[in-house]
Order: sequence, then C-alpha cells, then structure tokens
Amino acid sequence: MKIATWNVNSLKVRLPQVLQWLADNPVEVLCLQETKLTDDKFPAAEIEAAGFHVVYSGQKTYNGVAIISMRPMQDVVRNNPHFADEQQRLIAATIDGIRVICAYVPNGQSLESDKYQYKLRWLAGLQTWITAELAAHPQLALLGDYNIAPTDRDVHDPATWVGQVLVSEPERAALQALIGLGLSDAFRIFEQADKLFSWWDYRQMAFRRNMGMRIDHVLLSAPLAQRCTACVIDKAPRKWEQPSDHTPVIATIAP
DNA sequence: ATGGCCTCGGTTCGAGGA
Repeated sequence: MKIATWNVNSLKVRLPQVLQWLADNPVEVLCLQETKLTDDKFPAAEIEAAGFHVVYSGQKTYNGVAIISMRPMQDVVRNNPHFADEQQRLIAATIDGIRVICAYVPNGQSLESDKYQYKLRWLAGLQTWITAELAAHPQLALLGDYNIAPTDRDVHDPATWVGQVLVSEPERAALQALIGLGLSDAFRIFEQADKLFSWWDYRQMAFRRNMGMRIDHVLLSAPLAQRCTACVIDKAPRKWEQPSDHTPVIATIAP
C-alpha cells in the first residue's frame, strides 16, 4: 500500500489538484494539512464521489487536517487527548489495522514568538499521545507537515536559516524524541539524492532555484518501517498552475 | 537594508504561513 501526506494550503483552492493527484497516483491513504475549512464547508461529497472515504477536522481560516482513504476508517480521533488545543491540527484513524495519524505541527513563526513556545508545548503533547498510541497500535504511521527540517541536509542553505524556526535545536530535539519512540523517517530509510525538499517559498522563484526545505515527513513504527520499500517526494504538483507551496511525500509499504 | 508570494477575511490591508 501507498500512504502519502500533502499540505495543500487551502483545500478550497486545491481540491481540483487533490482529485487530479489522486487520479494520477493510486495511494490508499492521503493525509492533508492546512485545509482551512470548517467542517460544514468540507468538500466530503466531492471526495466520496471520487470513490474515497474521508474524515476531517477543521476551523475557519487556519489549520485543518483530513485523511482520505480508499478503505473505511475506524476509531477516528480528532485532536490530542493529552493536549487541550483550540487549533485543529490532528486527526487519527485506523485503516486495515494501521493507525494513521495526520499532523500539522505549528510553524512557530520565530524563536522569540509565543507561537514558538506553543510549538514546543504542542510537540511535547504529541510525544505523550504517540507514546500511548504506539502501545495500543504497533503498526503506526505519523504523517504530516512537521515544520521541522531534521538536519542541515534537509535545508537548501543552512547558513541562511541559522537562528530561525524549522531548524532550531529544541524543535529538532522534539522530532528526534518522537523518532526515539521507535519510529523511522521513511525518507531516510533509503539512499536519497541531495537537495530533495518538500516545501519551497512562493517568493524569490524559490522552487525554480530549488531553495527548499524537507519539512513534511512520514514516520513509521518498526513493523511498518521493515515493510517500507520506498519513500519519494513527488515534485510534480509544485509545477502546476496555482500550486501549494508544499508537495506530496509518498511511502510504499509491502503487504 | 528590506522584501519579494499566497490565502483568508474583509475591505482596498493585516495576519499568518515557512
């Protein structure tokens, strides 16, 4: 099976691209972030008409997550039971025995910002929840926009990012703590070329110049990591008209 | 030196993103 994650930066704008991408890319599961839609405005009928199941948790203007699945979903949980949060950034479902958790980690804005402290608290809460989820579900995949570049190899020009969010030591430590629970960064299971990224700023012709970051990740528990045969970033949608600034990451899991 | 783009909500700009 293939499972994927994509920060679509407004599902209202990007729904046609999501449906096109699903038609081009037969994945069993697609996790979306930054849907930016309240649940009453979520285009569930359009997604279901394309033959998928979908669950979602949204709010006005910001954030919002969803899981699109070819197979039915069970035990859907919205938000982190261990972290009270007004913002809609987490949704989980069990699909064919695999616990799939879709996450939109806060950006943090800047190291001096209250939003950065919120990001670190949010990640600590996620750590608590994932610890419990792993105990209950040995087959677990945590996919999403982490807003963290794990190492300088995941940054186009590390020198320009020193002292900024996405690369700071506490954030990277929080990501490593998650990995320390027994998860693997699916992308790094395999040999990869240098300068492969999942996000490029809209400005400065960043995509054309490949000034990007790898901040969207698929983390797999050990039983899934052992069965993972590939993890790729699909740059194609970033070249489409009116693209999201992020592009999908896809992991392949053998039966 | 600064900001450069995109989306949203709601007005003709500011907030937030990364």
